Amino acid sequence: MSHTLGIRQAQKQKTRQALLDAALGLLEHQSLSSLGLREVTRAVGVAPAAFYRHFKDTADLGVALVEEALGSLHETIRAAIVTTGGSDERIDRAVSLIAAHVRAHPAHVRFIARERHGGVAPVREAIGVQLRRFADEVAEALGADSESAGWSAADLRMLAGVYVDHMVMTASAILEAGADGDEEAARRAEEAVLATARRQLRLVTLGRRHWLD
Amino acid sequence: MSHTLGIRQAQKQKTRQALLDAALGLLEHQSLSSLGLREVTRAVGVAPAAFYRHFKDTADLGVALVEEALGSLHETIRAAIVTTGGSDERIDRAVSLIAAHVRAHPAHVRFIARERHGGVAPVREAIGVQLRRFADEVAEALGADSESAGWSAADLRMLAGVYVDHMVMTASAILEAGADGDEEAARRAEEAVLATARRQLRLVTLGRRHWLD
DNA sequence: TGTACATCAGTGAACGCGCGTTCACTGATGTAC
DNA sequence: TGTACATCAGTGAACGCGCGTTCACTGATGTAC
Repeated sequence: MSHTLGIRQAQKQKTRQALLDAALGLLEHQSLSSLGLREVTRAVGVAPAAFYRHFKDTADLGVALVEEALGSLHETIRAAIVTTGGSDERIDRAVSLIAAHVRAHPAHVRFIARERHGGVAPVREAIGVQLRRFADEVAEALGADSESAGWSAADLRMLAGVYVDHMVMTASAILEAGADGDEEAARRAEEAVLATARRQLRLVTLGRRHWLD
Repeated sequence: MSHTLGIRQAQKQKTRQALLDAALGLLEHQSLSSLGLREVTRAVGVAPAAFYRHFKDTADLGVALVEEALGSLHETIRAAIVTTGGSDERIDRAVSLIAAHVRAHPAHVRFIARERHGGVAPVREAIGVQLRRFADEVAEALGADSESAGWSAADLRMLAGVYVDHMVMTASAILEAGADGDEEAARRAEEAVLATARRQLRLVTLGRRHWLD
C-alpha cells in the first residue's frame, strides 16, 4: 500500500504546485528577476501572504522550478545517448526526442533557456549544477561506447559538453521557431531548425570519428 | 575639418551615454525586464523625467545597448575568420580574440548572453538580428575559403551558425569563470574554459575537413 | 557685434498605484487520551 | 467512538515605499536679422 499524505499536506502540495504552475505561465513574457510575488498569488487566487508558507521569495520558487524542469530529465538523456543504430539514425532519434520534449514542456524549456544566464544568481547556479550533471552523465555514457576507445577523460567531457549545449540551444531554437507567424510558417521554421540541428550533429559525429587520427 | 556638434547636442549625447553606461552597470546583477527607469536616472544624477528625452522606455534603451555591444563587432569577426595559418594557429587566435574581447567589454558580453533569451521581446529580436547578420557574414567568409569548395549554401550557413553560437557560449563561459573564487582560481577556471573552447573548435575543424568524404 | 525671440534638455513636484512584508486571526485538520 | 487541545495553511488588513508618467517650468544654447 502506498503512503497517503494527510489531507492538510495534500492541500498544501496542491497550492504549492499551483504557485509553480502560475509562475511558469507568467514567465512566458518576462524574466524571473521581474516576477512579483503578488502576481503569482493573484494568478492562483490566494492571499499574498500565503506565498510565504511555500517559498522564501521568488528566487526560491525559481530554484524549485529548475528542479521541476530538469530533475526528471536525466534518465531520458542517458537513454538517448546509448541508443543503437547507425549514426544517422541515432541523430534523427536524438533530434526527435528534443523536439518532442519541447512540444510537451515548452514553458519549462523557455524558463531554462531564459534563466540559464538570467539575473537571479541562485537560479543560474541551480541550472548550472544540473547541466554539469547532465554533461557528466553523458560523458560517462560516451566513455562506455566502443567508439570512444582511446579518448582522454577531458576530451570525453568536452564532447559531452558539446552535446548538452547543443541540446539546450536546439530546444530553445525550436521554441523560437514555433512563435513564427502563422501555423504553417511555424511548422516550416521548426523543420528548418531540426534540419540544421541534424547537420550540426553530423558535423560533430564526423569530428568525433577522426579525433584520434 | 570635422563636423562639430553644437554644445547642446554634445551635452545631450553625453547624458545619453551616461544613461547607457549606468544601465549596463546596473544590469550586472539583474535582467533588463526588472531594470527601473528611476534606478538608471538616479545612478546618473538626473531627474527621472530626463530619461524620456532619450528613450521611450527601458526596452528602448536595451535596444540601444544591443547596438552598442554588437554593432562594432562585425569587422573584427570577419577578420578573425579569414586569418591565415594552420588550423591550430587559427583556433588559438580566434579563442584569444574572444578572451580579449571579454576582458575589454565584460558588461556588454554579459548583457548579450543574458538578454539573448531574456524577457524583453524587442531586445531579444535585436540581438537575434545581429547574430544572424554575424552568421551570414561568417558564411560568406567561409565560402571564399578554398577549404569550403563543394559546400552547399545551407551547409556553410550551418557551419557559420556553429561558429557564432560557439563564440557567444565561450564568451559567456569566460565571464562565469572570471567570477570563480579568488583571483588565482578565476585564472585557472578561465584557462580551463579556453582549453575546452580550443578542443571544441578542433572537433569542428575535423568534422569540416571530412564533411564531403 | 548686438539684440530679440525660439528651441529644448533637464527640473522638481505631484499623482495614483502596486509592491513586499508583518501581523493577529480563523477554522479545518491532526493528535492524545 | 468521542472529546479536548494543538497545529498550521491560508486570510485580510495595514504599513511604508518606490515606481512610471505628467506637467508647467527654467535657463542655457541656437538662430534670424
